[in-house]
Amino acid sequence: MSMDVNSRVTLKRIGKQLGISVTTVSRILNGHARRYRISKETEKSVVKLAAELKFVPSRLARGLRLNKTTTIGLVIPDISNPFFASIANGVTVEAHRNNYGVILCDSQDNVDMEIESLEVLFSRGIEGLLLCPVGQSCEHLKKFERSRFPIVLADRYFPQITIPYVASDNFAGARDATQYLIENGHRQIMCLQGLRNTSPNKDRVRGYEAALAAHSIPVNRDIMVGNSFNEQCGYSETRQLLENKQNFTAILAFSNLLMLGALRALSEAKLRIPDNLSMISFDDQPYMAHLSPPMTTIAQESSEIGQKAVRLLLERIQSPDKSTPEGVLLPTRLIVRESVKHLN
Amino acid sequence: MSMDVNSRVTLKRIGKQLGISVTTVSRILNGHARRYRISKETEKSVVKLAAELKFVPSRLARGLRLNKTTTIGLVIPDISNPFFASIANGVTVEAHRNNYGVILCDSQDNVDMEIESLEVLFSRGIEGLLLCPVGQSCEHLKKFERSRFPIVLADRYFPQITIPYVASDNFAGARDATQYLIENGHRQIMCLQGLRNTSPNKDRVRGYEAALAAHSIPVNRDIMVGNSFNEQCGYSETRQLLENKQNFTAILAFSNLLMLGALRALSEAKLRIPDNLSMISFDDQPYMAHLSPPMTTIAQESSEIGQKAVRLLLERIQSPDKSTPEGVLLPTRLIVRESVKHLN
DNA sequence: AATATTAGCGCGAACGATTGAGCACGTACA
DNA sequence: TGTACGTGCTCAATCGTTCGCGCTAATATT
Repeated sequence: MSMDVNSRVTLKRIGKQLGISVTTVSRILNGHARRYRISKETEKSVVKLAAELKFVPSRLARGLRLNKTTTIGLVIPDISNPFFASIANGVTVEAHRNNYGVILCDSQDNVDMEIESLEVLFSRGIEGLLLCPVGQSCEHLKKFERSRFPIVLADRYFPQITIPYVASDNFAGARDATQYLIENGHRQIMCLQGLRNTSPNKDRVRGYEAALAAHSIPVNRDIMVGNSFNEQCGYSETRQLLENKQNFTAILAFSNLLMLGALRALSEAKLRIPDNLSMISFDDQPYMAHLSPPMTTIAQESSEIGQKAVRLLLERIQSPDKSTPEGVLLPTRLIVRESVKHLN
Repeated sequence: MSMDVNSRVTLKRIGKQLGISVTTVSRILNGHARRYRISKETEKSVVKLAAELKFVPSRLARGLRLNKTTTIGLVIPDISNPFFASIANGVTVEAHRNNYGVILCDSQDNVDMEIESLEVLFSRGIEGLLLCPVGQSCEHLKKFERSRFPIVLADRYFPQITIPYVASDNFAGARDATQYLIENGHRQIMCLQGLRNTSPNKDRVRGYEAALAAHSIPVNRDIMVGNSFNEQCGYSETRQLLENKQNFTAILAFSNLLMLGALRALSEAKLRIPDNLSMISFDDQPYMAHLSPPMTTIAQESSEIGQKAVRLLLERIQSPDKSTPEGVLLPTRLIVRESVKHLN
């Protein structure tokens, strides 16, 4: 296994031990024995010794020489968010299936960290980049537009630049959720948003408004609140609307964390779902079925987002000139449970 | 940023453009200008040009030369499990704070994948390894006992080999939980276990039995079930005990997934917590407070496990000879909510 | 004037793997 | 006897960085 740095098994060592050159050893171990007419004997002895010593080639050296590291970089805003953890799961599994390694960076929802992460990843010689951008700005991504460097965005994209992406069909998701609420008699639906300028948020707002429009329900900006996908935002915004005695009968939460925050505010206010208020949340997680009450959700195929993104990325790595589809949207699914009350 | 492989900015390029040798450039950019008495002028011009060209040194080349990659490997059984995601979060953040990168491998709860991951990581020249072992076997880890290679285990450890580890005080956690149940009048407590031969499981069983013993309650093996930390196990084991009409008034679930599985079985059986059955689960997550009912849990400091493990690992990397503490146990905390009923 | 010191920088090898070019030997054929 | 070819391997350069050693020229010391 050659874990001990000083005792690394190298081509040189194998060659010396067998009295042949590294060249020959390298060729044999790369399966080029035939092409370079290396004798069966030599080949056998090399293969045998390499196995005995548990030779594993240094990917550093190989990467330096070949400019191929079989490594991709993954930048995620917060790995402890189950949605992103699930994407990361899809990424690592699919990458591994293709013999690629993954270097993980946590940008901590911070553009500067994201930019720094890119630099670090490049210095490590990644062949491609999988980025779940934080989302406020894409200035630092502009250079990838014209570049041939393989990059794929996941979850969020930027309409103003053309970089391939994989995301959920957030428009449809929000539209379906809103539609479902409307069908159940709701007309005043609190729209609990995440970071405003991000594509998931904008698309979901569009979906929300489209559903309202389809039923001729006027948009009420007073109940469209929030500006971050985290729990704190869900809590404070819900609490504020409650204190302001705003009129609404349902909440559409744009993330699982927003939902949890809202739930906290509601339980503090002694309000119960669905009796006093109905709710639908984005992101489905195993626990959603066991909340009080079981939560109706818009499920995203988060693991598939990761997998699909890796596949796109590897395609671009293998043939950088073949044009890749600009964007891929994966379907969302409305999972009906018991958090929506039918208003007569 | 030098992302485009062919257009990489190298020392050579800077040197050529300035008419000086790479050596000098390297020294200046590594802050050794003074030590090697390089003139202020030269230094300035190099720094200026490097900044203009956005020079970022190749960590591949540096790693190859120095045998220092500033990279650690992280192997996790399942990144989509929030407990491990949280550890990973601690790891990436703490590693980044120390200028280290993290290569992530998902062993998918599979020893063979774990072994393969180790090989891949070593071939990438990691300086240290952070492993959340799958846990059934540690044969492949024996070689690290005598080796000077820095390795730290997280979450699980092996009594039969001496490798430093960071884990929760699972004994105390299970003991406290059981004790709390007993104090609330429970004497027949279902022990819903994870993978039997792992240290967390064994320690928790010991804690469970210790609490029973302290109250002179006999151990009932019929209600000590389960052999995997996942949701499916929680579901099927609970369901089976229910069908067998086993006598128990409370469940102690050894993981959040086990708890979710149990919850599913209970709701299928139309049993309600805490009215029909009480429950305590290991792992605290943001959603636990909003379950039906709010779940009493044993919280682990999962992110801190990751952080602490990285700190230990870096210490060992920096001074491989200094003896490190063999094991670190982080405290658990009983978080009382509403899933335990006080019997009469 | 001869020698010592200092400033300022370069040479060349090394890390480990890959690769095109080419060398030495044997055999076969004209 | 000369040459053409096949076999089986080695040489040396390369990727980008680092580092021990040492070089040259200018200034200082005796």
